[in-house]
Amino acid sequence: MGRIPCCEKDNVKRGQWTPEEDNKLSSYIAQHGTRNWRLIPKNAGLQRCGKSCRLRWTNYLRPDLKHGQFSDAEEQTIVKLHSIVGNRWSIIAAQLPGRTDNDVKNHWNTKLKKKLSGMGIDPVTHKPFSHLMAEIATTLEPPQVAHLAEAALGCFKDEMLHLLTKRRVDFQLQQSNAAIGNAAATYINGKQEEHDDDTIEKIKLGLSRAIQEPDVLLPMNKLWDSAGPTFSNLSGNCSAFSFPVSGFQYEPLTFSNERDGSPWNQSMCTGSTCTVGDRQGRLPEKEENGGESRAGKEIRNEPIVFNSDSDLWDLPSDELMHPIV
DNA sequence: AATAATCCCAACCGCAAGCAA
DNA sequence: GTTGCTTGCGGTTGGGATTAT
Repeated sequence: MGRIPCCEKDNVKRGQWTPEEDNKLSSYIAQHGTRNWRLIPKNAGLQRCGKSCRLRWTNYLRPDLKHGQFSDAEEQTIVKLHSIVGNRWSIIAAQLPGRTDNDVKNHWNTKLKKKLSGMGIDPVTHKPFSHLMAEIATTLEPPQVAHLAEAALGCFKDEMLHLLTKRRVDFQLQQSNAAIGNAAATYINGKQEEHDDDTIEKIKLGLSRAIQEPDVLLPMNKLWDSAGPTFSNLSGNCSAFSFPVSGFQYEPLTFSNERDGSPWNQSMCTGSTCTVGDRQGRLPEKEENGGESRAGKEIRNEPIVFNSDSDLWDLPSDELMHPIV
């Protein structure tokens, strides 16, 4: 009954690929193409399973791949798209020529998430931590606030711990940006360092007050006043603030299906980390499908609908490799 | 210099979609 | 409509490289 496994586990090699294996795979694909991955390792004389070959090719060997560092423009694109589609790496990667979903995912997890956290922005909702705290504090009765704030902090704990325990967050500018000498560069190179410790202390204070004195705590954006950038329009739905760091304007986007402005309807916390949608990172389903519908099924094939009339979405459509609207 | 801690990324795993028989 | 195979995707992990102590 069960499916035949994609490969005989006993006879396949695993782990790092050797240059010889790379050569075999590349030359075979150059000659025969990538049809039927199951047969490729056998025909190419590789003791690998087809899946492993496919991954090696798509993530590393493909000649059109870029292997260098991500540029500021690429990072900006990732952040913007992530604020809309969440962890749908293939969609994001499709807008970045030469980058794979694995590249994008790794870069997000290792760099961009921390970068946003370091800027005081929740990488899941793309809203400032302070705003999320403010929403919690202002929408609930005081007795409930402390508990919910604590829960929120649990969701953010990885990012916050990183922020609070790091002596400094790496905001190094690329040399090109340093040459531009814009306001962000000034802030990052100069004030950032001298305010790091001060800022961390203020955040610590604010967070402890969030729990202990929920009704007097917010808005916490005051914390940022002395540290350089300030969030604007925090009293509204937080849809507009600009935060120039490391050469990119951070302009958070909203989900087109955002209903009530609550961060909770677009992020779900699972344990110590938050994901958008379900645990697989898929967007929440619009309605029950009944029975065993797989969460991603409809979602994956639906065209992604952006707020085309929203000024939040400012990636010119002609810059998109595969316009999604 | 040695060791520990952390970072980073390639590779793996398992689920789900699409398709053909 | 069902079954089984291939492909695509996102989450997770292992281990080498780098940094801190």
